[in-house]
Parts: sequence; structure tokens; C-alpha cells
Amino acid sequence: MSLPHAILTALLEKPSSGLELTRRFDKSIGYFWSATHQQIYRELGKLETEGFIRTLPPAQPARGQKKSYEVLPAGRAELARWTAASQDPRPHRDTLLLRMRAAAVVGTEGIEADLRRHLDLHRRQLAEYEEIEKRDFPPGRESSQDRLRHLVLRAGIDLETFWTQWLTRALEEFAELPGHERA
Amino acid sequence: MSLPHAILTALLEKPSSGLELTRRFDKSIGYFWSATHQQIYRELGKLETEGFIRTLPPAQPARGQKKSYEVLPAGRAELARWTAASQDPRPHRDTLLLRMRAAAVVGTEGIEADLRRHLDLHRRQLAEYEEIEKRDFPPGRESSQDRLRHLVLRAGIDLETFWTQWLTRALEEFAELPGHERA
DNA sequence: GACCTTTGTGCAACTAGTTGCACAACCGGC
DNA sequence: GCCGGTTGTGCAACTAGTTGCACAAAGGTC
Repeated sequence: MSLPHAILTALLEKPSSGLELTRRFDKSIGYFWSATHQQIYRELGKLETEGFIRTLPPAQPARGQKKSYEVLPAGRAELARWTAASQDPRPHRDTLLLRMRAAAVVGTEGIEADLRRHLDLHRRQLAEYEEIEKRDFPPGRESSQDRLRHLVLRAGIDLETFWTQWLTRALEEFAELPGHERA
Repeated sequence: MSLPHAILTALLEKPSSGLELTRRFDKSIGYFWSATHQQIYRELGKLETEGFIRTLPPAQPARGQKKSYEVLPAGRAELARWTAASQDPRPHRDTLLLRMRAAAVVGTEGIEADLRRHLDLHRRQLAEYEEIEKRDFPPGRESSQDRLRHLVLRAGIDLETFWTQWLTRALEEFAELPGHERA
């Protein structure tokens, strides 16, 4: 139940059309809450009928025409309510850890290459985050908003750091496993 | 598409009934792939008709009667295939980070208490993992299976460590925010 | 032996997320 | 002046996961 709130947040940061939102979900917000454009359009429709957002230019043209949305007071109130409400952490699901556990039973044959690939992906993501940090959060004088957003980015950086370290360690362990042949 | 494989792994480690599986999912495997008993029963049914598992005692009694399953060769082969197959990391979704981002826009009112609660939950989980580590993986001579399983547990420990550190830091930042009143 | 709790299995309905596709408008080239 | 790519919106069908409930059997208890 978080996609509508992710959209409200994005729209409060800047009113946008469906496609612009999609692009922004591919970047910043999507780093911890991804969504496809189909999901976004569907949700925009719901949010509009619920009275949380409205189209920006009063004219509402036909299909294929750009349509920008802005958040209404009711939408902001709903987002504030949701943000403050207590929520239990949702269980994490991680396929790679599951495969690792399965590999302990059926053998590590073939998984190593994918571990390397993941390591590479996480390294890239980490580099991207660090680039954003350098660009958007230079040291010194940050506003309250910036501090909070920086905090969120730090979470991303630390998580990617964790994964690169863990994968590196896993590959080292593999090298020491009996029956290990490839370099 | 990972629940059936999680179940196959668990059954290979030890043949079990639906309820036993549910309990084990509340512990070890469920730490990175949770499932309710309803999901598990449904999936057991599918796995059986697909010929990947079978009931242990040839007698298959009625509803309310315990039914244990074991993995058939075809099931083991399927698990090995899945484990070795390359998979893209699925996008992570994290509500707390999303709320943090929303808080940057609509204000931090109310979120702090929940941050403390999450910190407490993650500390407990971390303690539990460390307990398991001490009990199940004493230093020195580990088999290949143990090494892999230990690696997975380490991931859990490191992730919980990350969260406790990040939440601690977040709460510190909150204390420095202008307009912050409560202790 | 009627009642209650625990253990165990399971269906049905719903919600969230994914995949595949369709289609309209605009913009450039040739 | 039509043809192909890009931008933009959207529906439909499917898959995965959650929630709520039902029901059978076994064991204790008074």
C-alpha cells in the first residue's frame, strides 16, 4: 500500500505527467520503490478519483496528450497521515540468499558466475549513488529537507557497500571450497 | 517465482509436513523468504501434481491428518537448475525509506517514535542471529554446507547491523533538526 | 460424554505487482 | 504527403502474496 504515497511524494516535490513520474521512478525514488509506467498510470487514475490529485491544466485532452498532475490539500494530508502512522517492517525477500542456501544442498555448480555479475551490478550502483552524493550533497550547510534526503541516500550507499563486501567474501569462500577448479 | 524453490530446499534439508514447514519458515529460511501456511499448502499441492515431491507415508489420509513430504529426483533437478540459472536482482522496496523521503516534504511529525520502534526490532533480530551464530557455527572446522549456510547468516547479521546503525544515525539527525522539542 | 484447546490442513476472495500489447499525437526526413 | 521513430497514455490478463475463514482430528478436563 505504498505506491500511491510514493507518487504523492514525487508530485509534491514537483508536479509531473505520468511519463515524467516514470522517469523519476527509474531514478531517485525508484531506488527503494520501483514501479512501471502501467502501475503509475493506474494509480494516478485512482488518486484523481479519490480527490488527492488533479490535472494541472484545467483542459483534459485526449489519449496521447500530456497531462500533468498536482497534489491537492487532501492528498498532502493523506501523505502526512501515512508517514506518521506506525508500520511494521515488511519481510525482506532475497532470491540470491535463497539460492545460496539451496546451493548448500544441491551444489554450487553454476552460481558463481552469477555472483560475479551481481557484484558488478552492485559496484555500478554504488558508484552511481556516490556520484549523486558528490553532486547533490556537498559538505556543509544543508537544509532540513536536504539532511533527510541525504540520510536516505546514505542508506542506499551503505546497502550497496554491504552487498559488494558480502559478495566479495562469498567469492573468496568459494575459492576455498573443495572441488573448486576454475580460477 | 521462488517460493516453490524455498520449499524444495527446506524439504531436502529435512522432509516435513505443511505445519512443520510453516514453523521452519518462521525461523531460518523465513528470514529472507517468508511465507504463510496458506501459501505453503497451496504450493505443496502444486509441487506434488508437478511430480517434484511426494507424500512420505504411502497412505494419504483425510483432512486434518498429518502429511509429510519428501523431494523426488525431478524436484532436486529442478532446484539445481533454478539455483544455477542467472537471475536479475529484484528491486528492493522499503517503506521506511519511502516515509523518510515523504517526511522531507510533509514534515517529520510522528515518524520518530516509529523509528525508535524499528531500531528496537532490528536490535532484537540482530541479537537472535548472533545467538544462532554462536550456537550453530562455532569457530573452526566447518563443512562446505556449513560454510555456505554461515555465509547466509552473516548476510542477515550484517544487514541488521546496517539497519541499527542507520536508524541510530537518523535519530541523531532528528535531534539536531530545527523545531525538535521532545527529548 | 460434552466441551475446549491445540494441531494440522485447506479454500476463497482480495490486493499488489508484472507482462504484453494497443494506440494516439508529434516530429523529422526524404 | 507518407513513413518511421519518439513521446505519451492506457487497458487486459496474469502471477504472486495476503487475509479471513472453515473444518477435521486428537487430547485433556470436569
